[in-house]
Amino acid sequence: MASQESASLLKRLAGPSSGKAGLAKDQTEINRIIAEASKGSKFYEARLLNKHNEKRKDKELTERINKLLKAREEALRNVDISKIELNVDRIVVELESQRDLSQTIVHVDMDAFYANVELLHNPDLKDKPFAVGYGVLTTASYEARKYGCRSGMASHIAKKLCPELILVPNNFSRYSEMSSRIMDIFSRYDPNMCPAGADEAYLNITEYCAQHDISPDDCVQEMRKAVFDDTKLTVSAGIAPNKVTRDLVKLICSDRNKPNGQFRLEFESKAIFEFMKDLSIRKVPGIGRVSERLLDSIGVKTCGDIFVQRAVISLLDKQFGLGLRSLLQTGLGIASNVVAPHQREERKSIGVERTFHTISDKEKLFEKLKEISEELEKDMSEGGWAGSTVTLKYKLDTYQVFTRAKSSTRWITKKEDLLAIGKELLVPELPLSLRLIGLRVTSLKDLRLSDSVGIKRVGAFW
DNA sequence: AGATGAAGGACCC
DNA sequence: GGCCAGGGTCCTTCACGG
Repeated sequence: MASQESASLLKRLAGPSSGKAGLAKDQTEINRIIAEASKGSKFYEARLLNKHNEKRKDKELTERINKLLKAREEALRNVDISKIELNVDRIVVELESQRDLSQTIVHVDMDAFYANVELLHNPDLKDKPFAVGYGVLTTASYEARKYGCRSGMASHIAKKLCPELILVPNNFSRYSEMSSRIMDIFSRYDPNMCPAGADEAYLNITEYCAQHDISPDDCVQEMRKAVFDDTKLTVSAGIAPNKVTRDLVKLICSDRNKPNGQFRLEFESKAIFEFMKDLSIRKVPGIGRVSERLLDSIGVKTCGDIFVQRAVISLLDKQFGLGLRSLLQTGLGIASNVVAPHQREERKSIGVERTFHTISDKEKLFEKLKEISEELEKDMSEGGWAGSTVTLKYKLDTYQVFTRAKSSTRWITKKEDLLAIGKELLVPELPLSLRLIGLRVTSLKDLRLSDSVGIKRVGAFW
């Protein structure tokens, strides 16, 4: 039991960068270097000091799993499994009958976007291992990926993996400028296209293909060429009857990490199911480390396992937050095929946060808060937003994060107000040694809208 | 009893 | 040389005024 516990704690400490596929360097070698480099880092030390918290979280998860297993045992007693499976199968039939294969949905994803934009500005970087970002990598060039460097990885660890790694600072204005150029091109193929971040988008090209009497494959080929001709940036794409995640696109169309390609999923239930079957459950959007372990505990590792364990999932439906139907849809590869642009009124919050070298001095912390208030005021006025709740976020030098919020009856827009409320929230907490401060405003009001109440729309992915 | 606010987390790009 | 970001969304749990 004790060793099991520590194994799971290790897994937690290993962080998100483990378990991904490697390339030129052997993965076990990469893991070794990462583990070794992590040991010396402040982050790791802080987490060790912070073991209490880590252990607590880990224990809670373990408890949740034990509870789940117990509930399963309980539920499985005196129950006719095949009968339950039959019930689930009825749902499957129903879901299957509702499957809509009439739309052609494309997921486009710029290849190593930030890195390639930087490359355009500095051709010297060509064929060199480089990465964008400082503290953590935002993107790694393909050359750098061969050494195991990935986005989200701490830069000092990346340096260990690849000592020649060149680090380039983020140039967000560059990326967003390039992004809108690319999105404009996508819009020609679907005016209702939905951007998903700066470097990817969902499109419904059904109309376009019909009007231009062109096959989806050719259409996407043409679109990718249009982007390349205009920007010299390459884009990968996945074509399916409904939305498919970037992970899937990468997985299928790219033989692992080969960019600049496209792939069309066979528009046929059986083929889609075959494809989903061996896919790790972790690739499903919304399933992160925690849910992965929860599912793993009842024997669900792949999307196909959802069906193997359908009786148990059905019995435990409530306890587990993930919902039987949506899991079945996942397993069947059924997702939404509605592509619509984001609505302004869907915006829920706006915030700014900054990391810095640890500060304990009160006045210096106020100074940071002031800078953040100014940035936030700028973002809010540019976006045309006011808000009534202000949330202060701070991270200790031990990496523990806290938030403190205050709602007001007025609409906040000005930096003076932001600063005042920020201070008000921060002062009772002092003294503190902080490495991050942030402010976020919620309960927004759209200043560009007269004062109508927007119609809410739901944008479920699956 | 159900809303609502606050705090903490999981997840995503 | 740099030493684990910063923009979000959504969900759960707890407490409490009217």
